[in-house]
Amino acid sequence: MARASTAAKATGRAPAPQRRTGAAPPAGRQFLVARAYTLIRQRILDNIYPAGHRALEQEYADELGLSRTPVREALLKLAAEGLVEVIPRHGTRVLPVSTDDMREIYEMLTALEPMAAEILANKKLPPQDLKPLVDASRDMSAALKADNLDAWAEADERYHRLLIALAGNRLLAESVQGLWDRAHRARMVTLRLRPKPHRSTVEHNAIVDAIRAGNASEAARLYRAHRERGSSELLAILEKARISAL
Amino acid sequence: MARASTAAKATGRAPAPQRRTGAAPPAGRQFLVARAYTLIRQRILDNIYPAGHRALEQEYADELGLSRTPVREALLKLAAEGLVEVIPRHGTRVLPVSTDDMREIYEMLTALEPMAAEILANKKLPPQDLKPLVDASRDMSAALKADNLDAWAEADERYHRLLIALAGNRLLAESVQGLWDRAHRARMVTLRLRPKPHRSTVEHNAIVDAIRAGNASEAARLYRAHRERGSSELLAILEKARISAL
DNA sequence: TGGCGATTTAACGTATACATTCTCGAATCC
DNA sequence: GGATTCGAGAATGTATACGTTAAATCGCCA
Repeated sequence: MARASTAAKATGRAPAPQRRTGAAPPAGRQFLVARAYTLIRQRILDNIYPAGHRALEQEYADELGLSRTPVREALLKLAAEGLVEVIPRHGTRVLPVSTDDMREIYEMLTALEPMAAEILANKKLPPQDLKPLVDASRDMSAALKADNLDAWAEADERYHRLLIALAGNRLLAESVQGLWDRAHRARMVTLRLRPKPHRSTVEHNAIVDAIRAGNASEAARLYRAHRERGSSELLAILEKARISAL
Repeated sequence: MARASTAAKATGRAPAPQRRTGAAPPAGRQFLVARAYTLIRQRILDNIYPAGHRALEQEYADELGLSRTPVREALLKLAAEGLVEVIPRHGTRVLPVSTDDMREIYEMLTALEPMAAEILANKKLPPQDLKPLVDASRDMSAALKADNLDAWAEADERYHRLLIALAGNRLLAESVQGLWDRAHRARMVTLRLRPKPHRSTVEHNAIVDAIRAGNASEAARLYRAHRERGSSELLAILEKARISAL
């Protein structure tokens, strides 16, 4: 996950033939767009490229050791997902997520995730299919007990991703995943600015119970309440900390 | 909207300099991606490029009189929106929309549009701001009376677009618009395979009334019922007509 | 001294060139 | 006669070249 970052330090674009001839690492070819996309995206989510970070197409290209073409395609994709912005003459900018953006994102999630829970409850899957969901809930409790916020966040994210995936609507899953990506940095920041998320953990269990019981409307209602509470808490924290964008 | 289609008939890629020198219509430059995107998208929605239609990047390029680069970018964008599919060695294919896709799309819309109605109702906008919505409703009734299905479809689409726009969540608006685009062809087909949409028209009015009254939960409930009925009707029609993909 | 305009520069959008890889077909061998 | 392998052709992914545009800077004039 972390290779390819060392090469091409000198921005001077050395005329030395480094690509095809000899140094091509594994058999790497034509995954260059994917490589650029994955790497840049990961660095944005990890805040290595923080909000507001600016860079030219050529700079990314030099950094990754490839030409502008695949980098450009990757950046366009990231722009379509709302992670970066392309400013015609000033390079690409990692988009800050404003509180207003967060509101929009959470409004979307408040609509979509309860729908997923509802669909899932109606499917009345056998309990073993819901096991990963229960596991995720359990891991959240454990992480909280161990006071490990990172582990908690991981399990939380896994829980939501699983729930969406189990609902069996790929379109919905992709949309929600994209929204989570956008909100990722804000969640990471607020995670340590708020009281321990005991309540979230409890609510997750209740949602699973409703799903297991096949009670669709209850699952949707609980999830919606969960999402609305989370949303208003997060926005309140950002407001209080006078963070207007991340 | 319909220019630029006549040029470049000969696929032989004449070396004659036709772009920069002389013939560039207005001041046209660097909108080539936008032109390619808009044109191809429109032709897909209008069923000029029907589902399953295949073409190479170069073919689109010749057809539009530009190089592969902007065409490629446009196609990637369309692929991201789910309108086309890029098959590595066989060119680009206009994606058919299966009944399963329609189900996914309508599940999304069933979640998102009622949310928009709810938000809008809570905003308690002054009546004049809701006027365009009322107009659209009126136009639907008029079109129905005049037995003009195309006009009805246009007003219907306008109604939904307005409602989403008024809710003031750009993310939501874009998502919904993308979903409508995907479902467009299916709607156009079923429009003539089903009884006159009297009921839809009535329901639209009821939704506007609830919004005007500031009754958010009622607006959401009505919209959801509207969407669910529309969805099941459409799917039933496709099923009955044994149309598995469009 | 400050504002406005022209020139320079550089970034991007587009075009084109190149090489890799996949497909399809034909020829040969079993 | 059938199957397998090798080769020719083509389409894409990537690299690079080019021209336009706009930002920025410098100089000139008021």
